Amino acid sequence: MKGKIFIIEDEASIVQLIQHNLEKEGFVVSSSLNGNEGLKELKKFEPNLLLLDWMLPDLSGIDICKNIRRDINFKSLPIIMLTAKGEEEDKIKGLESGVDDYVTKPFSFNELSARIKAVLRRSDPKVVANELIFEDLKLDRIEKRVFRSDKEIQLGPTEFRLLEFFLTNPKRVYSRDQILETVWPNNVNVESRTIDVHIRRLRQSINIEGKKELIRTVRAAGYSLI
Amino acid sequence: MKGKIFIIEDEASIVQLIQHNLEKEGFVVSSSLNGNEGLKELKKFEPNLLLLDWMLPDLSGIDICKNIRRDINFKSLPIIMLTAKGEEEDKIKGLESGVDDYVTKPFSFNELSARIKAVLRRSDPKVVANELIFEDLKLDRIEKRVFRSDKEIQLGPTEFRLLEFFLTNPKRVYSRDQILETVWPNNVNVESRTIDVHIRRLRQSINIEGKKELIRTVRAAGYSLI
DNA sequence: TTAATTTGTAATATTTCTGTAACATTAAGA
DNA sequence: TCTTAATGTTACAGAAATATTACAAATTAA
Repeated sequence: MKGKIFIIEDEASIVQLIQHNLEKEGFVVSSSLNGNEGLKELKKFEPNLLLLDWMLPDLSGIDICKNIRRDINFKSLPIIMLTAKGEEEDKIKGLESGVDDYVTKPFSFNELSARIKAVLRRSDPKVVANELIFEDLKLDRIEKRVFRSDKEIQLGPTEFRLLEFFLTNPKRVYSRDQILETVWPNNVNVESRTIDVHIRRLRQSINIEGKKELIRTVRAAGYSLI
Repeated sequence: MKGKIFIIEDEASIVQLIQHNLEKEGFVVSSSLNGNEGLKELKKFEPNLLLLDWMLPDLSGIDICKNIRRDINFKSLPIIMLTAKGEEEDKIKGLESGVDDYVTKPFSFNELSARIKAVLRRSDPKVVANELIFEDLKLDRIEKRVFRSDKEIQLGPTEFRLLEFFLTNPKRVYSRDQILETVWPNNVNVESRTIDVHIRRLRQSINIEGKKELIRTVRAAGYSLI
């Protein structure tokens, strides 16, 4: 992940929170606490995406949006709006004024991160990886194919999502609960032991003769991609 | 994550929500529903961080803050204030009175969690660090791996937690009771001599040929990481 | 509709971990 | 040196966690 993200938001603590986490994900981040300043800095910074607070002390989010859309160099800069709860109606206006998505405060960072990637995948696929690669394992999100050492592997939908999940954070250990939350659609209730079975199926599929095991069991903790 | 967090907040449902989630993240959590009680319990509990409601039935958040800042042992205890929306002006006062950060209700748990980690990262990095390092010993919390002199070491779950515990405070001697309280899940009853056995197992695992012993026995007191 | 694939669960097998008791050794003071 | 309390060490049975298998229900493809 090598994209650049600019943040215009007046609450310093929110900026700090987002900036830190995005940087941890590999984005290059810069920010400004007010609109006018922000516009200038942004144009110097040339981000791949802008996170824009709706309510700013000097300029409104809409004004900034319009300004950006008027600038030939930033006509198609993806913008995600940060709105406070209760500004629902405004959201529509926001989308009309050329915003790509919006997130309502308070939001979790994971939610924001997912939105950012979704927007980037549409607007600027180069910035977001469509191919996830780990060692000799390759997963193509667009074509929905998986290869181990260039040999294609057939996976069921659930195993595919499971592997995709592991590939987004190799080496990191995930608990069964975390896996459930992320890999399974919300509001389904699945026994946590069920994951063991899917892990087994995934292992069986991606293991090929002579190559090493790729999924590690960490007792009392969960599983990880090696 | 083995840090200790104390909560003073009168809304039981909020306490429950926070406590449950923080425990899921590995924090040890204790709480009180009112100010005066809370102050006493807090000082026994010795948390790494305090979550403090702004509006309490008996004492105000500010009063508690001041009390804490007056106590030499808690002068630098990080405090995050929980404020209701619309108390914005108060926030300033809060920060002046020695609060490290504040979160406005309603907040998402993820937001709170990020703030907590941000504050701890500043004030007490060992509590939230991903890698704990002491001499040639390295423990990775995310990957759940342990290395001695770059050689990976396999540990059982209990030995892992035990080592993690020692690594957050090297050189400090812990009694068997302290170890039990922190390393073992609450409400389990384990013989105190059981710890000796785990210490032995841990020693055996992390000792490698030609390298020095890392766990020190302090007769009549307990154990420490050198 | 039928056939094929995928899913979740329960039952069973296997592996690994834990706590304890019993015995051995060590340190420190009388 | 002897005594005693504290710690070290070992072995083992039961517990707990994970692996594996089989199967029926659900979903999808043909």
